[in-house]
Amino acid sequence: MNARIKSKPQTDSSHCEYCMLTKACHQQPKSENCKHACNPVKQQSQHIKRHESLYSECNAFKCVYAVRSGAIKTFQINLNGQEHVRNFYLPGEIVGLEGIQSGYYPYSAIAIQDSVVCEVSFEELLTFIADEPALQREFISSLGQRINQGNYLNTTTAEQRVAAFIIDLITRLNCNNTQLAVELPMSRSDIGSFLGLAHETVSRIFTRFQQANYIAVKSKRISILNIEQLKQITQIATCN
Amino acid sequence: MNARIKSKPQTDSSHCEYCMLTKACHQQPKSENCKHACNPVKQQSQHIKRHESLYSECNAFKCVYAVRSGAIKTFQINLNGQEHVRNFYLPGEIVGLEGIQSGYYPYSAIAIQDSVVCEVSFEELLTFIADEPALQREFISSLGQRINQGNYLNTTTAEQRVAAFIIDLITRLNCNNTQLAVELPMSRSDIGSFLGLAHETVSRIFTRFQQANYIAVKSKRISILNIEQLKQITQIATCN
DNA sequence: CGCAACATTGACCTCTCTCAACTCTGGTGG
DNA sequence: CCACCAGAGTTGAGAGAGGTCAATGTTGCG
Repeated sequence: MNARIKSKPQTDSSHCEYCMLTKACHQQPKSENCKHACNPVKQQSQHIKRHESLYSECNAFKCVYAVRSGAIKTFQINLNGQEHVRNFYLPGEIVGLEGIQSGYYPYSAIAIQDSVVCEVSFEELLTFIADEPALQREFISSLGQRINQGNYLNTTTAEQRVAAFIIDLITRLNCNNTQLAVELPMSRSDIGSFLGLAHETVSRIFTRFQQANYIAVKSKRISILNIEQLKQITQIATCN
Repeated sequence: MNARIKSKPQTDSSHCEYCMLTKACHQQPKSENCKHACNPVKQQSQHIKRHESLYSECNAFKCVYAVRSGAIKTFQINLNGQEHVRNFYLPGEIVGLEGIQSGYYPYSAIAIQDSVVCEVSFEELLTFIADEPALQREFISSLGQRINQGNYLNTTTAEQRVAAFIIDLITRLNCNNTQLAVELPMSRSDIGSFLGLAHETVSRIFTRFQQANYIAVKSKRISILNIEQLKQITQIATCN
């Protein structure tokens, strides 16, 4: 049940603008330095149907995947056979970086919506950026961002985690857009598993936030009505 | 109450072996590429007393700090004025990388034991490794490691989190050593704050694990007696 | 020696999980 | 087009895990 990726030409470049690899993608390769005549980052993008796998836990780490549209989740199967969601990846983000250090993917990755991704060989990416300090810096900066991701998971209460999750997700899905409404790509169960909560708790807190007029929810559609109040609940102070 | 770092010569190079910057530290600078005649990584190490600060939340990000001995914690003060511990840094690890992306430190860092650290200008580090693909790769790999750190924080039960924390800490404090006993550098309150638990809960679970003969605890001294059982509790499956 | 910080333990209460019933939604086939 | 079904989501009731508060013990430092 492993990666079964269909390659189709894809011209939609929405979200490429916010992709961490966008500069590398548009860089002309220097033939002297790069083994390949072509830019290894600028790949034909691939269409993945919902529930299809990108890679599986314990597979050798070879590629990272830039999400162009749709959404990917990573997860582990724990000793009880239950799925434990580790992260979500949205358009403009890169899946697979968790494998850099160990040389294998510690989690499995599957599409939770029909998605389009660009597969990039990690070795070729490193070689390609080695002689380009600007690209190096860009890549290191994007790794730096990942270090801080999900830093709200060690909060005490379920409300704190759900509030922080909503803000995080809306921010990431809107890429600098100020609009405060999105279509959630994942189920309540996925959210619960990611946050360490029962899916019923997620549902109840959504209802509670809605009754308090902090958010509006209709199935997967969610909009923030009172972001200040949500931030208050997360308790997280930000630098001016 | 900011960084007040005393510079004293320091010759103890214990743990340098496991430092992520060790190769960069011992690299001869190429005068043509490096503005500075000297290696910016190979700094005089600095002594920091317990409770002294390395940097504060919202300060401009300029340096990272390699911990040579002792221990550092990072934390935020939340909207209620309570301290929220974000991470611990042990000998061989690097503090400050959380600031890469935003350009400021999102958390404050203080020593929780008398410590010795090497302060490294991040700009100079990047310049220094730019022409050394091997060092680049080393640094990127160490960032990759950080991405996976603390991935046990989104577990449901307190026992899972505490068990995973104990295993994580003993692994990191022993650097490849097989010995299963260490001196905890942080208080029960710090552990609780880091794991999203009350310090009483941490204490109770330590007692419970001790009664079950999984660990032995005497104040800060902790040893693992039954690591298989602890791993079982964490529920985390590892790739053979 | 005495104080302050840290740690442990108990009692009680609240939050969240579990289990179960029910509703809603979208997809499939007749 | 509608009926049916499976998966997703909501809601309620009861139980258990973990938080809070308080008392007491322990450790280390001036």
